[in-house]
Amino acid sequence: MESLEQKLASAIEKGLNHLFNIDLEANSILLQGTKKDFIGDFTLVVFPYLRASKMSPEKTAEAIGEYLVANCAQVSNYNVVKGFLNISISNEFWITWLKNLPKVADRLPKTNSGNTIMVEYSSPNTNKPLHLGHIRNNLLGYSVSEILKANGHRVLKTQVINDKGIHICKSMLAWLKYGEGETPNSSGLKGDKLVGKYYVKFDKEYKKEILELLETGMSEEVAKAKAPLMIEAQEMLRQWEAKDTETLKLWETMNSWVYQGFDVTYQRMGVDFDQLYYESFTYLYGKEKVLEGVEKGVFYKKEDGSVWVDLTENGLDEKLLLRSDGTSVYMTQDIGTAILRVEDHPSLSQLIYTVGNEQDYHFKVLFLILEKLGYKWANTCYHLSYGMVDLPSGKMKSREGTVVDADDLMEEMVDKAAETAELLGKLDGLSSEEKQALYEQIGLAALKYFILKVDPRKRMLFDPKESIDFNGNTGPFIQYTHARIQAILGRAGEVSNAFDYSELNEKEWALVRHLYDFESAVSEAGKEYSPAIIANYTYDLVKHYNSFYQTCSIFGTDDNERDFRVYLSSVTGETIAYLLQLLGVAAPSRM
RNA sequence: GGUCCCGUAGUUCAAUGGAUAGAAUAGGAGUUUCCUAAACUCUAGAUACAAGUUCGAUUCUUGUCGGGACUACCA
Repeated sequence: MESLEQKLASAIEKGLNHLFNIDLEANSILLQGTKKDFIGDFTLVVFPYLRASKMSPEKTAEAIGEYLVANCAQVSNYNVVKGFLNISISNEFWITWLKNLPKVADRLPKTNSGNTIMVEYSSPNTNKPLHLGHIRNNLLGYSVSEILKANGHRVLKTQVINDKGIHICKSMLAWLKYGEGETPNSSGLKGDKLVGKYYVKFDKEYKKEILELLETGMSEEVAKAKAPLMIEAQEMLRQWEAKDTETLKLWETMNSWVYQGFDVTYQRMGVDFDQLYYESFTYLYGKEKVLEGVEKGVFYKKEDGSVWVDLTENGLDEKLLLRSDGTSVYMTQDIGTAILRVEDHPSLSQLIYTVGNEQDYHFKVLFLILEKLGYKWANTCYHLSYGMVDLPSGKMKSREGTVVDADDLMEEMVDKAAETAELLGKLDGLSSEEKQALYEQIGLAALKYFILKVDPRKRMLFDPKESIDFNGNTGPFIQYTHARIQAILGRAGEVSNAFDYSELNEKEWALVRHLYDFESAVSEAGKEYSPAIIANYTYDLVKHYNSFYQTCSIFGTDDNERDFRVYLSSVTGETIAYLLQLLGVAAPSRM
């Protein structure tokens, strides 16, 4: 079916042709929503047509306006301000449109685009707990996945777990030296926290050793390399790569602690994965592929045996792919993982990497390498590059203890939700389990919305001293509106579209007009990979509803009016719930 | 040094090259006999600077100033 915009655009196209002899494609006509200070539903900027119309902007706009009122049934009126033609759509159209509106999910493309998109997110190292940076990553990855699904794609959520490398060896070594057999069970510490504790311990002892070496007159660079702990850690990595039984056993044990800890965090955050990849496996595959690349002449070997790729033709550097001792680097693993993923899922149409913008260069290199290796799908790979979360003091550094821990932050938000709810005292009559579940939903909503409303590409600031708000442009604000709507629907009993209603007041019109933009908001969010677009659209929708709610009494005396307003509330509530779900935020029916 | 990103109210965030740059919060003033005041209404306050392209620039180009990231045989 043709959309309203398409109808308008083709009417304008005919009008331009009829009036000024302009030959244009209808899809090249740009219609925008009318700004709220002006009257109208859509606005056409007429400046581009002045050359052909040979008239003033005002006259040109009026001529098109007249034409539309006469020739386009949906257009009821128009007004002209300078070069802007504001077009009003008839109440009749809006009410009919609303009456025949399908369920919210049916307004969107069906899941049969044939595209399967793999979205990678999270992908943590296994040597320390998740922090606020991971929260942004996880929420983005999850939400973008949901948004892509809403746009009719199949989505596979994945991550690659960085379970091998010097970082985990550092934790292992420190645990062996100072751990005295501590386990999550013996100490009651969450697994990832326990392993992280020994990572920090390693760093502390390592720094001590460096200081001692510096006092002997050694340079800092040499001291860092010669410190006994570092040498031991590197030796441990070699033993790991040589599949030493003891080392492997410890590695498995400590990783399993970390996974148990991560699971708890993921579950509370509400994110999940369809398939996991482990670096400890994919790096071997990457190595193979790199060696194949050497044979094909895509890469080259230096005299010391190290393998490199020359990207200077592409304006980049030379990049190391295998060390001289034959061990792999980060890039090696990523090459292997990517190829493996496409082999696992031959129908994959796109690979999306949710990774911070500090790795922009890394992904440029990775995609180029895949292209050079001859993989046609390389150009579909997309780096969903997001900005860092900064603290007022600057960047978070795990080793310096300036991180905001993911579990702590979620706990804090839930506590604050509980505190606020107690204060307002609206949840009386609920069991303590029900209350707790609500606090969880509300606290996490505040956190998730706070993160997701910001354009992913931009870096954002988080001040731990100022707790995240529950009023204003926030998650709980949106949830609250949803809950109020549920109360109305409960009281109304049933929702019917059999009302006889013809005149929208200002608030009703603004709400309906905004509801109309739902599809384009979801579609744009998908094209831009941006939950922020969903968040902002939802916020505006809720603002319009609250304004309507405040001014218009729903259970008035007029039956048709009541039925219409209940129906309008129902559509709004359903839309809010759907949008919140795209953000991974719960939509409680009471709060 | 090289490459890339970013500078919008006191603060945190918006604005496919379009109208009078929107919100929120903090500040000031109001709204509960009425469907949940986690709400609503009013008020005050910003495009770092300088040129250029354009009918029109927060948006595109160049330069200056300021902030950040990357530039490892780390991950």
